[in-house]
Amino acid sequence: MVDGSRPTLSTVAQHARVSRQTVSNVLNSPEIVRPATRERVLRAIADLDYRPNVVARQLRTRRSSVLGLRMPPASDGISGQVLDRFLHALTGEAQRAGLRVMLFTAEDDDAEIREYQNLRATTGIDGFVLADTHAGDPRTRWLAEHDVPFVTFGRPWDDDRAGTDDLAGTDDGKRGEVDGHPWVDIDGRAGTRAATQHLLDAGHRRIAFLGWPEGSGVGDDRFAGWHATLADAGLAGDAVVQRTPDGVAQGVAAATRVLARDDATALVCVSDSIALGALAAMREHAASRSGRPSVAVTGFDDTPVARAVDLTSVAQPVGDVAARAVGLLRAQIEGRPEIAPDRQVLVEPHLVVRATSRAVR
Amino acid sequence: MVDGSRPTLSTVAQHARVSRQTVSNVLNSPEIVRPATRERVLRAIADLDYRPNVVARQLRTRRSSVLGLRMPPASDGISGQVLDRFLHALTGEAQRAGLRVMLFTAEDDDAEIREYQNLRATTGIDGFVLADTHAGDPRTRWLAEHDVPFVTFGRPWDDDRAGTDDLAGTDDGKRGEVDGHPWVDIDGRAGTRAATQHLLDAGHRRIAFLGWPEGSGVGDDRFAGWHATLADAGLAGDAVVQRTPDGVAQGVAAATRVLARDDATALVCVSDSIALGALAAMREHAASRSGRPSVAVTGFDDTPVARAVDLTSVAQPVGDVAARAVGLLRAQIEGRPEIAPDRQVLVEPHLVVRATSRAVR
DNA sequence: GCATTCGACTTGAACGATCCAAAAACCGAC
DNA sequence: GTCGGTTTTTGGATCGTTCAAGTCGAATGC
Repeated sequence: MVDGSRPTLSTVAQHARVSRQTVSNVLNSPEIVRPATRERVLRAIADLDYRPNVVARQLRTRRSSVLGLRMPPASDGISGQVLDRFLHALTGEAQRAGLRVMLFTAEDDDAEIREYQNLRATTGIDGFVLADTHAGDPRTRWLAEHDVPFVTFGRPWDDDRAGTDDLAGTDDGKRGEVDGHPWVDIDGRAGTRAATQHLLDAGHRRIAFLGWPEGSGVGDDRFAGWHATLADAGLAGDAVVQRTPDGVAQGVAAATRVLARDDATALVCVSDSIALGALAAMREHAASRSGRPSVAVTGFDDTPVARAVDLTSVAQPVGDVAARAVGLLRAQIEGRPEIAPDRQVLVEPHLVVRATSRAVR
Repeated sequence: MVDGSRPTLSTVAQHARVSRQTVSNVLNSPEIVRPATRERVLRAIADLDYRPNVVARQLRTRRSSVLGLRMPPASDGISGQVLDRFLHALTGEAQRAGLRVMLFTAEDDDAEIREYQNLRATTGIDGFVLADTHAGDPRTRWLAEHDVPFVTFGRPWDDDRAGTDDLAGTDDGKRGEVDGHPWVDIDGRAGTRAATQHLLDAGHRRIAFLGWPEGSGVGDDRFAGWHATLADAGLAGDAVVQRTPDGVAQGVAAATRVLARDDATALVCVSDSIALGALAAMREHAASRSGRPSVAVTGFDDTPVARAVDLTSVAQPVGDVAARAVGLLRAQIEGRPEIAPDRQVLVEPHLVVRATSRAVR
């Protein structure tokens, strides 16, 4: 330790009066070495503060125990925050499983695929986590074709599914390749269902939806939860929907349109950004027509903004998602499918009730 | 490429009818190899799509070209967002410089130091980026003592400085070790100075400050900028300060106290969280005493929340910070101090003017 | 003309682990 | 005491690169 150079397997072997291989066995398959010898080796390891050089190991075994993750290009939006929380959780879960997370960037999908090749060829990265899949994603196809272990945070929104109005929709993932690739996702439908049900339970009957334009898998999924819940309650007939791209300003405009019609007592929003806009619109509306009871609002993602403005929102359990993603990757990397129970996992979000949906009516 | 196993130096050497070492030279010091030979080797490299195995290289050279960064434990707050933006920028800048960023987690400072040892001993990480230094930080001392390259995002807030009320304060960093360690930081004083000056220019004369409790280096720095600017304008005498821990609710309370005294037309806030609280308090206040002109507010960090609620805020140029951090690390890793002009860099933030400070008076 | 220097390239030996095959030690059984 | 058979241990080869030393021929110096 003090002499500058770190001890190696041979150092430990000498010290314990055994061979290199025996030391290696103690570390990698302790059960095949006699207890007395094992003890002696372990003591030597402790005495010398030996740590295996993972670089040398990697060179020989061709396993790096490193996962790659692309940093999505500076997501201005509020919702990019979800990815950051996911990254936190992923780092922790990976470390617990003896894996590391390495970051990289890429301009677009093709550049990202080139970077996959690069990272595999040069650093021997074991697998990848994709956190922002979209319809017809070329990356998942490439990874599957080249037998690279990977998991996506997000279902494969196949072209044949996105854009259709299948409100009922089945829950078993569509199969892109044989049996589909492993993924973990959050059940957006269940999230908006919980929000809508919460509002119904609070007595609301005219519950509008502020969503994104049709065609985005995530948006359609969240829409479906709201719609199905109202349908179950027999209220689907006069349900109001406003669609707009994501953003606070867009949320203001969409909410204003709904409020102008004066036929909603609650708003289920597809994102916190839009919900934030809705809150601002409501303040405007209340200012111009004082005396009206306020309208309940729910958001989606439970970002810090939601906590800050006391907005009821659907929280994504990114910790669970990260844990399952790591599990799925380990199963592939170690070639043991049996340790990953489900190749495709849908995680239930939960509703965090705050002031904006507790409003007096 | 199709035959499964990737080409190695020897493969390329055979193909180009030279030795391994010559190929290696073409890659690492092209100038010492004759142009004709170089061309031949380069063609072979291209033909075979050869990429050097960085793992083997690392084993030999003991250089990994990987930077370590600890993911700070799930920062609930709005301001944790700054670190995430920094991480984005850092990944990009590092990649541009041929470096990679690897993440890890640790419970506390001691665990982090253990992880430094671990990462150095096992994976041979070249250097570290610390993004959340505090007074009397044991980590910087350990890293310096063990000759590990590192850079901090944040000045060393030495104990002898923090907690004092040196409003004038010198700008050259205090020296912890010999000559101090390399750091990059954002000039919080200049940030609040810009905000305060902006408000002065708009005609405000009674400008209060909502800050954190004394003793935090960052908070005191930002306070100093506001105070100095008012002093320069001869307005320091009746300047109002309210101090509170960070948080939206705390901001509401602090702002309410200021508004109750009715002697401020503008609020400079130490963070976006507190500014957000101030905006909420103002709405309350305006509702109870309608007719009063609104109070201007500025925040700090220019988080997505600020953009969302149209809050004037001081933007931290994390891109610049990341670029300089990478430069400082490269200089240390490659042992060439000359390529890093300044070991300690203070980056100027800039004010983003939005609606909350443009309010009619 | 011979020794010296220099440039361009080659060769063998590391780096520190694991894989592999074979030797050694151990064991009870004949 | 020797013999199979098993368990442990051993030494050499290997992963793909760079380092250090060495070869070879041409150019330089006197």
